[in-house]
Order: sequence, then C-alpha cells, then structure tokens
Amino acid sequence: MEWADELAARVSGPQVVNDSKTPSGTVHVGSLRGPVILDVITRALRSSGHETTLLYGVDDLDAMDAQALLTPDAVERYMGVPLAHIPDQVEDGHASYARHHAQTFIDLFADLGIRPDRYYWMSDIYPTGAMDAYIRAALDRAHVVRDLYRRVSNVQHPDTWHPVLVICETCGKVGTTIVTKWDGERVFYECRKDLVQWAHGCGTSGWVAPFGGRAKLPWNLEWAAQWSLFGVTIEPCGKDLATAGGSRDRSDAIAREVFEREPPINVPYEFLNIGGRKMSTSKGRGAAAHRIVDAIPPEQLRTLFIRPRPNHAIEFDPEGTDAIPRLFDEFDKLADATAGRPVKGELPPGYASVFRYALRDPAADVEAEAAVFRPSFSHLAFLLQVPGADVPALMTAEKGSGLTVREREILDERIAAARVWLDDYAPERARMRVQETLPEAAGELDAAQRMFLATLAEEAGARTGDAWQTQIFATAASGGLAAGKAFQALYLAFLGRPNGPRAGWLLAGLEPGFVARRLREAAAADATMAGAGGAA
RNA sequence: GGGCCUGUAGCUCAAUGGCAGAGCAGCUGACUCUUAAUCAGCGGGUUGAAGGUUCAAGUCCUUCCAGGCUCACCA
Repeated sequence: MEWADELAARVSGPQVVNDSKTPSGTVHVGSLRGPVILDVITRALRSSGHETTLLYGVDDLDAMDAQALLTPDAVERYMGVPLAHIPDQVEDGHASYARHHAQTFIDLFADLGIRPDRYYWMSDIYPTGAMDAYIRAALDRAHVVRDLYRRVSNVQHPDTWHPVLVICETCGKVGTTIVTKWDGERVFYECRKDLVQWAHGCGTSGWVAPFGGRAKLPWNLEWAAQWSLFGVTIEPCGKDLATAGGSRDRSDAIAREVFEREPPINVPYEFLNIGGRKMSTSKGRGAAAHRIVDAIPPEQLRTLFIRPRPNHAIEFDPEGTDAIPRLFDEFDKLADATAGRPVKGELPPGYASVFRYALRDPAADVEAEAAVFRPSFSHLAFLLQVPGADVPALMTAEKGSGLTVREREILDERIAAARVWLDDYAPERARMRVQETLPEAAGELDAAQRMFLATLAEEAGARTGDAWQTQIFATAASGGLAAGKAFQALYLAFLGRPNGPRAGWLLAGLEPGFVARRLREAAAADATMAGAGGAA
C-alpha cells in the first residue's frame, strides 16, 4: 500500500490529479479501479500536506463506435456521432446517450467515497472556446503531430492530414471527417463515406472555422490539451493506454512537442481479472459494475483495489468460491489490527494505510471506525440460512451489548451482501438445504445414533429452537451418546452432511410432522445402504 | 511482432540480498446448551527451468519455458 504514500512523498507543490473517460457504454467493476486509485492518490497527497485538486472528465464529444450498443435502426444514423449528441437509448430522463452512461458510472463514485472537486464534460468545454488555443496550436504544428505519430507509434497519416475533427455540419458525425487544409483561420474538411469502416459519412465538404465547439481534437491531442488546460500534474491510466507506443506515449509526446509542457506523472494500472480472464460485458463475464456492488460493499471493494500495487493485475474469482467472504475477513483483520485487537497471522505491509484508505469517508475517525463491531461475513451467510434465526438479536448477543447505529448499518449492509452472495456466487458447500428425501449419507449412522434418532422421534413436536436444543442434549445424555455424535446424526438425517447450523433452530423451523417422519426413517436406515458410498 | 505483469504450500498472497512465512482450506484432538462457533495441535515447498554475480539469491543479471493482459484501426 506504500505506493500512494511514496508517490505523495515524491512530489512537491500543489497537485492536480485528473482522469477522464469516454462514456461509450456500460461499464464493469474493473472500470472502478481507476477512480479508486485516483481517489487514494488524492487522499495520500492531502494527508501529506499537498494542496490537491481532483478532476474527473467525461470525453463525451468522442464518436460513437460501438455498434452493439445501439438499436439496429440507430446504427446508420448515430455511428460516428459524438456521444453527447446521441439520444439516450433508455427512456430514463438523461439528456443524451453520453449523459446516461457517464452518470450511472459517476453515481457509483459517491457510494465508494470518491469525491472529485470538479467534473467536466468536454461537450461543455469546447463551446466556451477554452480549447481553441490548443486547436490552433495543433493545426499550426500539424507536421509535428504527423511526424510524432509516425515516430512514436508507427502510424502513418497522409501529408495533408490535420489533427482536428470537424463535426459535420450536415450529418453531425465527427468520426467520419478529415481535415486536409488549414489557412490560419479556417479548415477544409470532408465527411467521407468510407474514411472508417464502422461509420459512413455523408459526403459534405467545405471550409469552416474549427473553433467554439464546431470541431474537436483527436483523442490523443485532446488528452494532452486537458493537461495544459487544467494544469494536471498526476494522471493514472489503464495499461491498455500505457503500452509502449500506445496512446499515453503519443499524448506525452504531443504535450512536449505541440503544447510545450511536461506531461503529468503517470501511474499505469492493471486490470481486474475474473477467474483468470479479462472482464467483458459483451462476453457475459463480469457483472456490470452496478451489479457486483450489491455483493461487495464499498469499503471491501476499495480494499480489493487498493491492496495490490497498481501495476499488478488483480485476480478475483467470486463465482463458486469464498473470494468474497475472504475479502470481508481481510478487511476485518485490518480493522482489528488498527484497533489494536489481536490478529491471527501476519499483517500485510502498510496495513494501517490500507485500512485508512479503504474507508469510504476520507474524514472518518479511523480509530473509531476500526473499533466498531463487525460480524463475520461467512457466519452471517450461514445464519441467514437457518430457519427462523433472528440475526440482529444473535449479533447483539455476540457483541455482548446493543449495536450502535453505525454497527446496525454495517450489519444490514453485510446481510444484504450475504444474501446476494448466497443467491449468485456462493459455492455449494456454503449452501445448506434440508433434503426432500432421506439423504444417502444417513446410511453412515451407527447403531447408537439410530437409537438416538428413534428416541428423539418419540419426543418430536412443535417447540422452539431453544427447547429443541435442550431436548437434543437431554435425549443424547439419557442414551449415553456424546453430544457431538448426536448432532452429527441430525445433520446426516436432514442435510446429508456431518455438520450444519444449530440443530435446535433448524428443527424448529421445519414442519413437526416432517421432522418426526424423517427421524424415524433415519433411525431405520440400514448401514448396508451406504456400502457403495464408502461409509466409515 | 512490440510492451507490461505474473509464476513461492491445495487456494489467495507475504518475505530492505541474510534461517522460505501467513491466512484460508485440509487433517487430528478437546468441548454437557455458540457445534460450519471456540480452543489446542499437525502436515504441507527442488520458490517455473538453466546459467551468472555474491560470503550469501525467492529477491540482482542473462537466456529459456508457461500463463495472462495489452498495443499494432479509432477513441
């Protein structure tokens, strides 16, 4: 976790941290790693005394290039059009396609404790004329840009290519236009039918002054221009951009050679892999970001992203594993250590920072947060499956005193997460189910256990969990059976496994007639039945 | 083909160049009302391979092998 603190120690003076995103469609959980890293860097800078501004931009004048995300009849009309100028495909009140997707992403920030000082939308910036100086510089130095593309990225543009994209006055597309001349005030552009494969231009051409929102810079130049416009000093970016000869290299060179400014410090970060594979909404892997957030509350999600160094890929496989419970356990361990409670095993390096930066509220009282009672996630998931269990009451008992408002909030958050986990992610072994018919495993019961079950069947009836629990111990004792063996017998008879939840409450939650019938069936079970199953 | 990352116990990961560790899982045991809790204990390794530097290498250098991501059209 030292990475953020080390970065903070390396810089001097006021800092501007920036990131921006093209709202081209639905995002997945992995997309949140960037914003979380951004936020942690900001917090680290501030806590080491640097005056810091956090900016988050939406590159919503970029062209639509994802056909799959448009309705079929919208493809011809909107492919290549700036995202900000496409109507929302979903009728939920957003002004545009870009606003819809950007807003659903940004809405997650607040929950995660990420609070940029300012959001900016490029569709708002261009019309103000703030970008005009950069557009002019890019046009004046078009030959430098062409040379740099060839040198840095081996991309060969025609000699007449100019680094500005005019928004076609006729069809409104920006992805299909090319500028071939610049006279110092106006550019000559063509909206070509086949400039790119994914969109078709309308054939318009003409001279236009490319200022005040009538044109935009290509993405790499826009990026570098943002650094100058906002005075950005630190900007992390995903490894897809940070690759050698890739976008970041191009933009760095543009910053130096066209806008004559050192690019910001880069913090390249790796992605989040689910089950060893890249997340992809289109391939059906990886829930959309707003979906998995239901199973992983903010502070645990922050922990997941913060703990490894940014340049390490995160392997996370929540499907059918205990990855989610372990994430909670790890967070709780950090809290215990921070609160000075004893913890098992060794602590990760820099654990105190991890816990502090994992908290949603940057101004939280870290000591107080660490001290609050947090129920074990797996224990909760377990209790939720016990028929009739009063989980809040049980947790109050476990804590030994009433839950505070904050503790009740955490409990509710964890209960909700555990429900989602049980429904969508938990492995079979974490789920328990009362078997409809006598489980095969009941054949493993020995004579003493069958005797116990038979006796208990005589006592069966409607009673409370507490009463059942007492009865179980009493019956076991009167038959001379060890309590452990007695409970095992019940679990085998009802769940088909040697262990389970508090048996008394399990039985109390079932229909009394069914309980009596099952007890008798299990008592009558012949040990030879289990021969094939290899019973002990 | 270029770039980045990874390879250490079954799984997830640690280890300023200085005796290879932890959590979880597993196994054994204890427990007369927390029974998937709690407590005690145990096993588990040619650190992907081969060279090199060093008194000393999981760690640094070289070369391989394997896996993953990413770029090479646009943003």
